[in-house]
Amino acid sequence: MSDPTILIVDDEPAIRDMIGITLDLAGFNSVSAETAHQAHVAIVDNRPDLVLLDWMLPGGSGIELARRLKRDELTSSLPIIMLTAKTSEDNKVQGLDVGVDDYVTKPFSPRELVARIKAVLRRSSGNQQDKAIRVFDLQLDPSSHRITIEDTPVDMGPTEFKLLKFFMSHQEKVFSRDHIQDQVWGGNVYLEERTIDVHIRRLRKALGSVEKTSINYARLVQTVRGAGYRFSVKPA
Amino acid sequence: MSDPTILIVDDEPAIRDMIGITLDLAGFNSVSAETAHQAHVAIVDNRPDLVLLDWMLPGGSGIELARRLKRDELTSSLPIIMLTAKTSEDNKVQGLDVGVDDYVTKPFSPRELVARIKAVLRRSSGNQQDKAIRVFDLQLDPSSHRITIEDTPVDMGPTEFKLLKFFMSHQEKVFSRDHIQDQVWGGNVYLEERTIDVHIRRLRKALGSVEKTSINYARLVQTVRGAGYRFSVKPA
DNA sequence: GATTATTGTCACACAATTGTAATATAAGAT
DNA sequence: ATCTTATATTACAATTGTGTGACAATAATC
Repeated sequence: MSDPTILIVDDEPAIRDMIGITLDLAGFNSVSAETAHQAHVAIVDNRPDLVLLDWMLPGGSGIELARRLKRDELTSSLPIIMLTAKTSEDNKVQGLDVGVDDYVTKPFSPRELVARIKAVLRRSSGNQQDKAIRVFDLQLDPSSHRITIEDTPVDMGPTEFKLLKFFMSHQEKVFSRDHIQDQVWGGNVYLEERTIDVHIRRLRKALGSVEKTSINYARLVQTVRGAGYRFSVKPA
Repeated sequence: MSDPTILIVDDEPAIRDMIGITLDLAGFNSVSAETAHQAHVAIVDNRPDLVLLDWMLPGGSGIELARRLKRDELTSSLPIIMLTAKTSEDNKVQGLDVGVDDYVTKPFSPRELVARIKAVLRRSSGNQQDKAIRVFDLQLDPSSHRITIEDTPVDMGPTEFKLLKFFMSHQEKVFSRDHIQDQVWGGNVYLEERTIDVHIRRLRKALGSVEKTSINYARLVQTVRGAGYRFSVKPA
């Protein structure tokens, strides 16, 4: 895996820079955002592996952002470390409520910050990132980056892999082409809408390429006319 | 999905135009209104995805409009971004009270405006907390975009889906054809009145297509002669 | 550096959906 | 009963949305 990307959300440029340098030295990539909204956009665009979030963003929106991220299914597994100047127990309690993964109280040492980041990343990657997802005899194993149907390897391109991974971890839900683009390609690239269709086709083709299975796995990728696509075990 | 439509509400033509051009370049459709009243009409007619609302409309009606929109059930989920010249905290507090989704303080850069719009749109479309609506064994699930009767999928077109969704979330109320057209099609399209009837028919047909149910779900869509249609669990 | 795989886009084929008009049926009014 | 008006139903042509194969450009691999 390439270096993890950390999103720094803080309204003070000095702190952003300082943390950015620290992370850089520790071998992370970093992007930063100044406001909760910038952060939200950056998350969609850059798909960071972890968010460092200042508690005290102007307007109290730091905690609000955390809450929103944890509530939304699509971002709920994105680890968040809160940066807080106060050591008050109140904050911690409130934050744990929201579901953030850890705290670092300012001032902090670079070493401590990096250690906590690594700890959280270790925890979260061990938890779900690498766990294989299975639907009937279709299995997607992120750690070995493999798709198998009844133990027969299925060949597909990287994009189709990501697409299938996204679908398999968000079953029974329709996603518009825009949404799929956000999730699979990232929000900052421009794609013709029909491009999604083509990749859907390639994915279906790959899933259907395994012969003599009781189930036609291509059927699981369903078209919802006028709305987008859906991965579902139930018939269309 | 087609481009989102943004409604610009501002009394200054120059600002309306400037924003309009910006949005156009960013791939949005835009319509504009000069007064709160025009805005209200435009909302019904164009069903915009987001409203850019000037705080300082003549007569202080900007904030008033926001309040009204957020209070009315039919428009309460329509995202609103306030445009305000003042950065005073008072405004923000008052506005958050009303429930607007974000603020942009003039002067603002086109980039910022577009970024905020996208962020809000993503938030509002991503956080589809829409719960499934259920009536006996008829279930409409917005997130999976599925209709089922006793777990059997019911097939229908997008328009019928929208129609049923509207009905199911507004049960026991008669709606005139005009009203239905406003809600399901949006007010600016011209339809023959009989067209509604045809879609009602298609909806009934779809609901009735599932065999051997104890209830005939087509019966829930009731004709109220001289008035319109009604979705009701009580017999007609 | 050559070869191969993957990617995004286009053009066209195909299918579902849509709105309307024409006609049939039902419900009130006289 | 008959007339009048409102709604139901059917069929159809136009529109819109999706599927598919081919292609050139780019990236990955050897």
